Amino acid sequence: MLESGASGSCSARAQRGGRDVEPIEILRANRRAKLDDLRRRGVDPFPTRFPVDGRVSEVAARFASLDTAALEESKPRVRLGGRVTAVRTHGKSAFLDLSDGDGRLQVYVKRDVVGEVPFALLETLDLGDFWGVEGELFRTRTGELSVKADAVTVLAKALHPWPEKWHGLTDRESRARQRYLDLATNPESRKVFLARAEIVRAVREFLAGRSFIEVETPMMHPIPGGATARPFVTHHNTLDMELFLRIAPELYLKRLVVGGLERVFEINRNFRNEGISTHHNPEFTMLEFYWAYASYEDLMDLTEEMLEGIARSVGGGISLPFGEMTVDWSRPWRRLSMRDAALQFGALRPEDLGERAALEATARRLGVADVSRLSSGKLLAEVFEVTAEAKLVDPTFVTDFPADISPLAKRKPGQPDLTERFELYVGGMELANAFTELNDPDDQRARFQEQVRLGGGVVDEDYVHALEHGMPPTAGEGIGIDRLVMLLTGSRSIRDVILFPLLRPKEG
RNA sequence: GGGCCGUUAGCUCAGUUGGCAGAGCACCGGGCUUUUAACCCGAGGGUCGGGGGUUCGAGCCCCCCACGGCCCA
Repeated sequence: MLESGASGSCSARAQRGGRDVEPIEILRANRRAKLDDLRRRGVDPFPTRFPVDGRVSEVAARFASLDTAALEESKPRVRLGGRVTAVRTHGKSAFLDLSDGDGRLQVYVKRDVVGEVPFALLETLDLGDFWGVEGELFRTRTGELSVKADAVTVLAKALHPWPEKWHGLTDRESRARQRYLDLATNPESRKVFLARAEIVRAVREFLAGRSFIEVETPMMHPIPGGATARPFVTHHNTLDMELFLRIAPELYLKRLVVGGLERVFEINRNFRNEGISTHHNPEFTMLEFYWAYASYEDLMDLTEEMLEGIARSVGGGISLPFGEMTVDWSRPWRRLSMRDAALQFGALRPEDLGERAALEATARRLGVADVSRLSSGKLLAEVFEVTAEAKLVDPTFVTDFPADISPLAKRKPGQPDLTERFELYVGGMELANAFTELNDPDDQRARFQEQVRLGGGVVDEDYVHALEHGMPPTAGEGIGIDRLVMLLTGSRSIRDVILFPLLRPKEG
């Protein structure tokens, strides 16, 4: 074979250099040796540019309908770049699979056609390398659309071994740590993240179509507010001040409503310094939107319309699998109060949720911890969580949240212990949280103070000061984007829908 | 935080009762000018997650630790 002297001279291809050499290092050394080999041949293994006619999958699709005879007649020329994901050599010819992630196209490299020196480049080729090819399209004997290469170009050398071709990378930890390999070898993973991009785009389009404008508010807050969660703390050197990564954008978005931005939304990261699970990542993406002159009932209608539409367009249907469950997204969705949900799914009698003593007893019986220290509203919420949450598979609005666990929500007229608030549950998970916003600054200050008295939160005077300038009746909602993507892609773990989920660093 | 399961070659996985560490793919050498999970011949590759213990002998049994997965809180 051509240049066999060159390949044979690669000392790194010796099987094992010394006793201390790791096996993986030998595989890497083989690729390094090929890199050196290319340079010795005067070939740049990392050239700067390679204009192409289109993406591999697009070109493959464009000519998919042409049969052998049609191709023979028109002999379309193409110039393409892609990752080499399979090589089948046949002595003086070879077949390569050129991939772009969305698809592949076969390349036929024949020594008589491409020439001896370019053909010898195959000696330096490894799976995972990027190559450019140029030639005519034809169909092989078995009918596969292929490029008969008359020129090949090394575009980038890959220096690490490529994952196995049948199974790809399956180890869940490796897939998250080396997401690039997961994406490159597992089409299902790629599909999830393409769906995620579509979902976010669909949300933006839906809201923009209703005159909501997108804004960005601070990620670093002097006071962590808008939710109850432990924040991450950081420090600004020049100002010498403590700052908190935001746990929610809520209080800033409502300042914007005060300022006359009557329909606003933000899609951005929140950070909560709490546990990690299949449903929780310390940083997660939240959609929050605020709608002046609307109420929480309007939000329910809007949410149904938005999510049912996205389920159809992105999820691919109105009935979608989620683990062992099947979620039916078709409207209208069930609406029931937190109290009724607990009664219904917990097989409780109304008196079990009656006065304080009965409520405590019920909660304790259901295994709720620290019962005596919790407010009555919190107790009801705990009972609801234990009895009902996991059973709410089809989208369900749970309404009438107790006021003492809803410090930013407006009280229900005539029922001051309850608020105009709902949470949306789907697939046994909390997906959204929404309410008619509290715009009475005095009540807001009192609610903040009550939270402080109960041992949580801070009175955000600057926010109350904003409310004192007048905020119109407004409804606001937050939707967890990661969980929405989970539900619409059938992903059971939040780690499967976040490109780079937080992982403990590996030792060494 | 608790319980269960997992960690063996670059990747995907076997490994029997405690008795020489295995396969496929990848890699290396040879052959092959329409193959496609290409094929044929040959060779190499292991700190069995880490540490300790039991044993004549440990991938396998016991203890501790790390990381991950699932379930529960």
